[in-house]
Amino acid sequence: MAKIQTPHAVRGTQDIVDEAQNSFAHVVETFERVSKVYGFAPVQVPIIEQTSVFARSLGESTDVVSKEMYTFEDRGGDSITLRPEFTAGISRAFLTNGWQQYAPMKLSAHGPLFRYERPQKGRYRQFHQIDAEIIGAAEPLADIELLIMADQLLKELGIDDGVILNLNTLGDADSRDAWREALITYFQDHKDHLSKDSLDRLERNPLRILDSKDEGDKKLCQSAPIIDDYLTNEAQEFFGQVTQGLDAAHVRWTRNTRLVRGLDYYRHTAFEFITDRLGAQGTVLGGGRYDGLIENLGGNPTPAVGWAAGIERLAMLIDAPENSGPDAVLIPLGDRATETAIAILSDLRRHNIVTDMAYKGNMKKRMQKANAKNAKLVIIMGDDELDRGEVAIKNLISGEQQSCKIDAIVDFVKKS
RNA sequence: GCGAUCGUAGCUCAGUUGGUUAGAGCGCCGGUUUGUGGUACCGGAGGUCGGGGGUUCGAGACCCCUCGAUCGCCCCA
Repeated sequence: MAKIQTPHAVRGTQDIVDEAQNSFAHVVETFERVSKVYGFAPVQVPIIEQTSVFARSLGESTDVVSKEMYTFEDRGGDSITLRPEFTAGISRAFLTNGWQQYAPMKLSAHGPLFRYERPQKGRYRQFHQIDAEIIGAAEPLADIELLIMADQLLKELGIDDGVILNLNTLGDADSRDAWREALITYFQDHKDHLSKDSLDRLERNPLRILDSKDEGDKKLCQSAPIIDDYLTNEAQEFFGQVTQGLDAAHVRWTRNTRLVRGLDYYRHTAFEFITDRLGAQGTVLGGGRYDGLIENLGGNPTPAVGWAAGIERLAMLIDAPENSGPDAVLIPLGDRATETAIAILSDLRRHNIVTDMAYKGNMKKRMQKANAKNAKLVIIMGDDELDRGEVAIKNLISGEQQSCKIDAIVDFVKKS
């Protein structure tokens, strides 16, 4: 009989347990706590959306839409896409639920996202992000608030060391267009010195030449036109207020005139918190103002700003607090003891005391299990103890053992 | 999508110019101690060497394909 071939995990997916799960959960918990402090409302949006949600927001023909989305036809013949990002889905929800009435809305979300990419360390096909958005606020205060929150989050996760906020402005639509034209002209004039990749970018996405990794390109970019020369007064004023706000809150930042966003709906503030510790995947948290997006989805012009961060990457950078073992582990010996143990176990758990039971193997095995689980106490019960209406409680840290009346166990454990 | 490195037990790895039954440490299971952990000692299980094909008298080692991981590029919503 042929042995059944065990199916393998899908490429770019991961099974997260133990320390990795610990770090993962710590990132999420910290995010939930901090975003609540800043007044963000948690929101759940679907993992699947109509493909048009992402196709319209990103532009039908971009690489990301044509090559990197998980898109399929469902049984009803609709084109469905596994969400590759949060922003478009949240924007769709904003429109279809009439959330305009609550604007400005501060929303936070986290969960799995899917992109068909070549996996690398910290880069998966199913990956997870935390996400924060403020929709319906045109004021720089929204940008500032979001950035200060991001800064606090990273500090609370203990990864601000080696991480620096890179900040840029793309200006308003007019500034951005003028700058873009100037860049195209500049690079056209220096075409001979551009790398092959960047010649391609010149056609498709000229702003992206600015963050090319090619040495020749980098040199060329140093004297390329910068946005500052094309900013309208309003745009300049806006950026000034953002930086002033950051300074007022003592958030460290650095100006990076080559930080860009590829899509046209991005305006004004663009930012990335970048670390020097993750190789090519240096960006730990990134975002910007996307005033043009909601219109792309058929809504009225609505200003919005947001950021997202990969949970896996953050988790790799933090020292997660070790998860503590159970307060107590029960070791019943014999059938009668097991029955009593079930009663005690449920009683302790109903008092929200973290408790487990070791019911397999001999005494030694069970002690080992309790020890391996990092338990503080073991509660040993055999016929001898039960005859006296007692159990033996051993403290695994101090090693001392004493007896305890059965009806006093909860108090005993609570006090330990 | 492109280039490179790698893939031997659950984990980390060793395996000599291709040569008999593929090894270690940790972990796991059992025992020394049939009611007492963290230490020690003893024993055991676990591998069609990622998968498929080829070269060879002989392949874990060499060649091709494939899958996967890692690093860089591309992309980065």
